[in-house]
Amino acid sequence: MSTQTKPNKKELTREKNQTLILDAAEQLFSQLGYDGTSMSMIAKEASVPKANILYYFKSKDGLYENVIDRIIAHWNLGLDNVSPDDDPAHVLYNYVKSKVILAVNQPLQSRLFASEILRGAPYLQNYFRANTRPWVKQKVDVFQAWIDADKMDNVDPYHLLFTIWSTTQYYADFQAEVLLVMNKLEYDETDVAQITQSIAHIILKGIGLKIPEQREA
Amino acid sequence: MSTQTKPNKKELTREKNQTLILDAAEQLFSQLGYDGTSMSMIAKEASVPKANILYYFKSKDGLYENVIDRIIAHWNLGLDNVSPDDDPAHVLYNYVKSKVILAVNQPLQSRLFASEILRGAPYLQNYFRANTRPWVKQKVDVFQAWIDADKMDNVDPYHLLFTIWSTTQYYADFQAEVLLVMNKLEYDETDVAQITQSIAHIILKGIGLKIPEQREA
DNA sequence: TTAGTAATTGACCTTTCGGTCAATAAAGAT
DNA sequence: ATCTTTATTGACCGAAAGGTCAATTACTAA
Repeated sequence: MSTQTKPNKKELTREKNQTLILDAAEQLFSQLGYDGTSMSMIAKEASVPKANILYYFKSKDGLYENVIDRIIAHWNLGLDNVSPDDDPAHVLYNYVKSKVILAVNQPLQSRLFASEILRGAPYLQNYFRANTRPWVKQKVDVFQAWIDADKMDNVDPYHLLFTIWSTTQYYADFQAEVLLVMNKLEYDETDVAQITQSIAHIILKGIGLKIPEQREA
Repeated sequence: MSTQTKPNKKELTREKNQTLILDAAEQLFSQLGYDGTSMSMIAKEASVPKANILYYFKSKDGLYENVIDRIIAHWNLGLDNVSPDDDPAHVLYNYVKSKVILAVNQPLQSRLFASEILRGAPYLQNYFRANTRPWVKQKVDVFQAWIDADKMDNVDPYHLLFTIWSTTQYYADFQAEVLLVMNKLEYDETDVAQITQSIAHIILKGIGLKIPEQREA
């Protein structure tokens, strides 16, 4: 919106190239981590001279931050517009389901975040403080309202949220282990339903809720 | 046992130095990852010339493999000697509890494994195939026996195991996120009990079990 | 005492890293 | 047409990476 006044040729090619670079960087950082990825690898993957990357993004750090920022922008944490009046079973079931779908279908971004947090979240600290923490606080308050209204068991809302995050993201971040243990090459169509069903069963029943009727997709 | 016949001075100093190096390497690899750790950093941390490390361990890869092997050797997966005759509630409660204690008190090794699996488990594949997979198979069979005997709900045993692993390890691998979200600097004494309680409540109740009476520690 | 083996380490090698720079090309404004 | 600004890129830089090597030291077995 700031540069909407000039849809020049320059602007267009610049954004095209930046997108090209960011796509390549996202893929490589996700697979190999920050330290495991070099600027020349990104350049080669994006079919762009290395110096051009340094022209658009001032450093490797800058590029990495841009990659993370872009993912965050696309990434809706879900569970929005949830209120104490809602039915916890439906809300949580849908949340689990959407997280499992995300984990199975788009594991790269989840893994990028995971490796970032593993190293102490150097680039995500500020984001967590400014965004995630208040977001979590709000959901936790709703959970607590449900508990107070006897809609569900008295389970610490923070740990309930961590339980949902951990169980669902596990299938993205630790995909290699899951597949090795289950002796599979990749997830198949039935896995999403099977995983969702198992997790939802344990968690919902585990906090005193009933699993909602499932409508055909 | 092969060189037990010669407890020379040489042997002693060799093992002492190897341990020194492995300790330093384990710590650094855990914190910074494989690519983020350099041989000279390890040398400095172990107070040993870099060339000496290359003398004992032929390459960085070799050292890394030795670090992983040593952790695996120390690492008992727990849940051993479990049989269909056991009480699932007690067995699983104790398993969750021991995993939480491990996650909170010794997160470094957990994180080393996590970052290894994140990258596709290049060094752990063989281990998983040879050890973890059969280990899992055995536990899964016991879980299934419990299900068949109506001792617990019919939840896919693999996903039940993944649920236990993910929820407990989360507090080690994603410690940075947990602490940031909860606005803490570190885990305190009450956290282990609180985490154990929350996870055990959800999972045990979630598969139709009762939480065992808790005896004072 | 001495011959032989294992351990130690400073110096050095090649490669690759992130990053700079100057020269050139392309585009927009006048 | 010309001037100014922005993009593009090959060549290059110092630092640090993993690893080698040869010379020296420490130890053991005869």
